[in-house]
Amino acid sequence: MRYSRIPDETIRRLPIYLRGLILASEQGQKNISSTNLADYVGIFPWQIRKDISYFGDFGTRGVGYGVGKLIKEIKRILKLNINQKAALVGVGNLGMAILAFPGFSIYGLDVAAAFDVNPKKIGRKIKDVTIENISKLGTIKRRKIKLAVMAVPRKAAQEMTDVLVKAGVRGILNFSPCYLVVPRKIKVITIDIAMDMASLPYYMPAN
Amino acid sequence: MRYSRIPDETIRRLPIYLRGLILASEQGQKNISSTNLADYVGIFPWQIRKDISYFGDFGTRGVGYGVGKLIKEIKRILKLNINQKAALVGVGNLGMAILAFPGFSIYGLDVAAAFDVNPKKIGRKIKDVTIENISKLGTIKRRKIKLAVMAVPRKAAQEMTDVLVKAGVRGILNFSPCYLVVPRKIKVITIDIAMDMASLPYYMPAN
DNA sequence: TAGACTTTATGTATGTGAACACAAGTGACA
DNA sequence: TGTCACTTGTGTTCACATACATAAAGTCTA
Repeated sequence: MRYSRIPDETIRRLPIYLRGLILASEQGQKNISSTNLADYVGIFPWQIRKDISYFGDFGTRGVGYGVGKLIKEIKRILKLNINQKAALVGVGNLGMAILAFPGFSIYGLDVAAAFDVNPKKIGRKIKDVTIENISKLGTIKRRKIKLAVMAVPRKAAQEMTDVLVKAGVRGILNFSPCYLVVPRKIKVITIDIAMDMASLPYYMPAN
Repeated sequence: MRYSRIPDETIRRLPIYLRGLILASEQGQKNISSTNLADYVGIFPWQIRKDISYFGDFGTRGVGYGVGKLIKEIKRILKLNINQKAALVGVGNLGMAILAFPGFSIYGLDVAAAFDVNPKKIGRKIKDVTIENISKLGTIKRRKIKLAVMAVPRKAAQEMTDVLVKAGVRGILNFSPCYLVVPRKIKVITIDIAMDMASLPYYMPAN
């Protein structure tokens, strides 16, 4: 059956499934049942099945899902089958960690450029990426970079965002602790480390 | 009116409001209306009002909310009025960035200890925190540390989690790209940077 | 091939949260 | 003191997401 609308929550979970599937694949698993995948990802089996069924009948009754096939399908759905290039803006402590982080590749993501204001940093090379002057941000358009990671101080965040949008970026992963105003078509995901942590104490029992 | 149950989504948004309120406060604002706060946080005014009203009548009709008062109330609700100490496990690139990050204090959070396996790192001091041998993790119990930030490689994550739980930790902010199994009473928030980024391309219009 | 067992796919019921509309309270000012 | 503009607090409606139950389809063994 085909559904008319895909729930946002389903899209949010797809990368989680992908992560679990890749893990299973690394362990040599060829097939995986929803119950088995549930152990990897901490999501109930019926939820997994429902989510996957929105996009087609990828499983085999009595057997489960083909790990390789499902990875391929989810990547296609998330548009990760083609390599997606991203620009890093702000190479401070966090930016440096992001540049050094090896985990992007399994999602077909590639931090292909990095920008900073600090003249001392410009020219330095980290993992095949040379840090460029932030005034060159406009060049990402012709380099076909449509994703950006923002790791700049809060006061510079909105300004840099405007520059990125003008340079044709379509999606921004924002580590600055603030809300960013962007045109409706641009997708922003904000990760505020301290803020995320701030909700933990509420859930901790009294004593 | 008092409500029997507070929606999880409301709790998730409280730190966002807090962030916006502190920003408004820094700019010298004494009172703020829900519409005004909405501009700071990107959440609709009625949602803000509803969320706040779950906890009491903190606003004044015709005027808005007292910025200072609301900050105080939200901190109390989130148990951030008392200083919360956290332990960092894993001082790699990301861990280092977290240690250097100044943004925890506004939430009353304090990264008070750091642990690593690498002997070369042990003893180094970063911002008042001396990196300790990971074998000393058990000491956090008597140091009254109930929060942890995990920034270790995936393969070590579950093992370290078990150690943390045994050491009495109640909440974990996990940066390792995997699902962690913990007792029901322990709250885990996982931030998988690459995974979060992986959902961006889906939302980007074709070209 | 029959029958027991496994696992997916999906219609439906239930639960939860967002959006809305508006009554009621407040302040400013003529 | 009366009126008007403003803003909160909240009951209600609507939309969305989860949980469940089960039919359908496959595997395995004798």
